[in-house]
Amino acid sequence: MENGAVSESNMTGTLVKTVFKNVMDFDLEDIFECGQCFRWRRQPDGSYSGIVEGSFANVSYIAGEDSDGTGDVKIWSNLFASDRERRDRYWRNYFDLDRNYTRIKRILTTEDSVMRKAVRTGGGIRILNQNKWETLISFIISQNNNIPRIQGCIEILCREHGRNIGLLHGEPLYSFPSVDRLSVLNEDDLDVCRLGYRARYISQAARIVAMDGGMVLEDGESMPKAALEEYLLSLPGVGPKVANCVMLFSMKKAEVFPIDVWMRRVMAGLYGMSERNLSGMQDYAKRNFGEYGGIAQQYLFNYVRKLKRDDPTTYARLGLDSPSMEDRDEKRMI
DNA sequence: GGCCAGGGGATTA
DNA sequence: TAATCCCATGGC
Repeated sequence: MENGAVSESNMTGTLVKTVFKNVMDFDLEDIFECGQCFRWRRQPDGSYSGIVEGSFANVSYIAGEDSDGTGDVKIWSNLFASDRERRDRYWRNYFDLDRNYTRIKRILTTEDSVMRKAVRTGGGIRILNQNKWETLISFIISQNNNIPRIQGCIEILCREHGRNIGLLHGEPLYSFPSVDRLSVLNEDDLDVCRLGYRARYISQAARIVAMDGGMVLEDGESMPKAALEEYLLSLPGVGPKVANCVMLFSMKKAEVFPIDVWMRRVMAGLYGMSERNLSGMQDYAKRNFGEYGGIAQQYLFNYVRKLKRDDPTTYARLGLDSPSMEDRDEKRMI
């Protein structure tokens, strides 16, 4: 983002620049459009803008001139604007900059030709460490839903119940609504968000989270995975898939392997598994992807979604079209 | 106009 | 345990 554009058109407070130099395995499109987050938007200059922890932020990546695969991450934001150390620490963690993705990709792609293609497609993915509450509600909304509509629902939710945090190019910006705010709403207060049957889940989950002031949720990172999972699954609207996404995208549980309809297709079409055998898929992921199950999952998820969009012929030829090969075989026999 | 979307919950068998 | 149905909503 240009300096002038920032100072000219924002009422979001003083934006401060944070730079991380010589960052590898980092691609903004891979990171922000692989389905792990819903409030970042691509800008005309190729940067991405979003709202994080109630603050506006804009991120750009400038590849190094010697084309050695490194580049500089540049962040304009007013988050922790007066505390450089805290700001650096926050963004370094948010973008998972202390993890060696080169090494992880090498491990995952050895002896896995599917993963090699996936990493070739989205090798710049980084697992974001996002706000836990926002991630929980966002992925409750995500169930049996599609990504554009999820984004739309979340934006309405923020507009209706978030805090107005300023203007950008004349458009108002809103924070993600707090636990306290959502916990006092009736379900019909959420009607305008077009959440469907998920409105009840959100309203109920918010009340439960609010009972302890969000303490358990906020402590999720330091909790053992089993206890954390048990807590998340106790929340209405949270099943295994949503719980895994929350643990992966906001609580640093990199080993979890969320399985949705896309991953079922991948595991059935590309790894030869039965589409209905979810526990078998979990076993496969544990054995073959180990502590990096969640990162592997994001490479694969991103790969098949882009393949369907950009090369539907190959997508169909690989047997990824639903219904699965297995279902087609059954229909043939009828 | 039926199918699909980053599923979960309740009921059934 | 595993299968099945239903749950709102909107794009196609």
